[in-house]
Amino acid sequence: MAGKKSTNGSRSEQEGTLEPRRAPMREFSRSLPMSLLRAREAVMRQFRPSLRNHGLTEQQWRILRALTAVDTIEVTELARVAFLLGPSLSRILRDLEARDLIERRTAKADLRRGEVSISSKGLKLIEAVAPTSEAIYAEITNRYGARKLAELQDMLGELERSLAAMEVAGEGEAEVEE
Amino acid sequence: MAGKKSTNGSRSEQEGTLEPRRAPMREFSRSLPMSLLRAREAVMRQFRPSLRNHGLTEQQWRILRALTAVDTIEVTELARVAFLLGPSLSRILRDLEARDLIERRTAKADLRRGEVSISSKGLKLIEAVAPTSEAIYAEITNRYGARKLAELQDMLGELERSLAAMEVAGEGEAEVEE
DNA sequence: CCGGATAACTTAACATGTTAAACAAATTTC
DNA sequence: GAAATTTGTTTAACATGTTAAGTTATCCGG
Repeated sequence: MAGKKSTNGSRSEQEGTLEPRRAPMREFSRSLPMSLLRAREAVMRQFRPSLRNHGLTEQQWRILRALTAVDTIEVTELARVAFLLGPSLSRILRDLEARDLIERRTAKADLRRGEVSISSKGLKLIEAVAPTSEAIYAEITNRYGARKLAELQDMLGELERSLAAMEVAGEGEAEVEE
Repeated sequence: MAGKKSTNGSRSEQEGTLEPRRAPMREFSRSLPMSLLRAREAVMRQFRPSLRNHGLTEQQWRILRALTAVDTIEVTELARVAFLLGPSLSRILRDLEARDLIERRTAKADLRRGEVSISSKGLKLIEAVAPTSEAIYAEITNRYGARKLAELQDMLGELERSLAAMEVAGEGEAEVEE
């Protein structure tokens, strides 16, 4: 609400040898990564306030949420399911355990592995948040359309599968040291 | 590739009073936020190695990329375009300036505003990265299909618009103080 | 068995996400 | 026009993302 400045339009002033500043490789704001980022942010913006009211971050919620689906799970598996990197998960588990929202023990068969499960306190928290969370999800579904939402998810899944094969192929560029 | 453990399947052992551990509110891994997160990660995983080879993070690249499209831009506008929060942008600009990849000055009309522009060194860096970046983008487009990609972007855009109206509506929960 | 891989985590270190607070310059009020 | 408010940007503080290094426990070949 502040009258867009000359941020972009006026280019032909009298800047001397100033070329069109190079045509943007791609509208940029319309690139796939940006589209996905903005879409996800638009979605999460809806949930964050509610989670925050319950003292949970998005990632902490993901972990607790994943734990409700299993009896017990190993750290590595949990990282895969909650889509978190090991170091992040490690830190968050430390915190959740300190808050008594989860329980940990080491596997008796393999002392390297850690087994995690949600505590009753954690379950209660989940139950307290779930209603609001579900309501928001329902609202999103209504606004966007259930049909379209399902279609979008299918397309996102296929995008994942399409790229899974690519792997890290664009590396051979500046193999300096190693 | 290690033979999935009993992470989920076996629930009916003899855990006594252990109920079905509650049916997951939603398959979770199939929730919209997770779908968007995984899809975006799948895409970025392709670009990160190349950017890294040039000493750039994803966000630094977004900023330089946005700067090539304009002659000069104010910090707030840049934050909006590059989709970064103020504090993140502030830190990154400090670093990019120290590396002489950008230039800053304060607006003469309003001393609060800062004006940012890319430096020639920054432009050279962009030019060095762009080819690989474009190639990767092209590969993604090929794998997924140009038609489908455009459709996906349209759907993502509409999702954004659908949620823009919702704003922060799910807050009235635990208005403790204030 | 023993010592060199491997594996499963955790720590470290640095960059960004996120919210709140601080600050200074500009705008509005009375 | 000085005080109160608003605006643009930065700092602070804490949580997570990301890559590299540990740590400790298994596995494996000799």
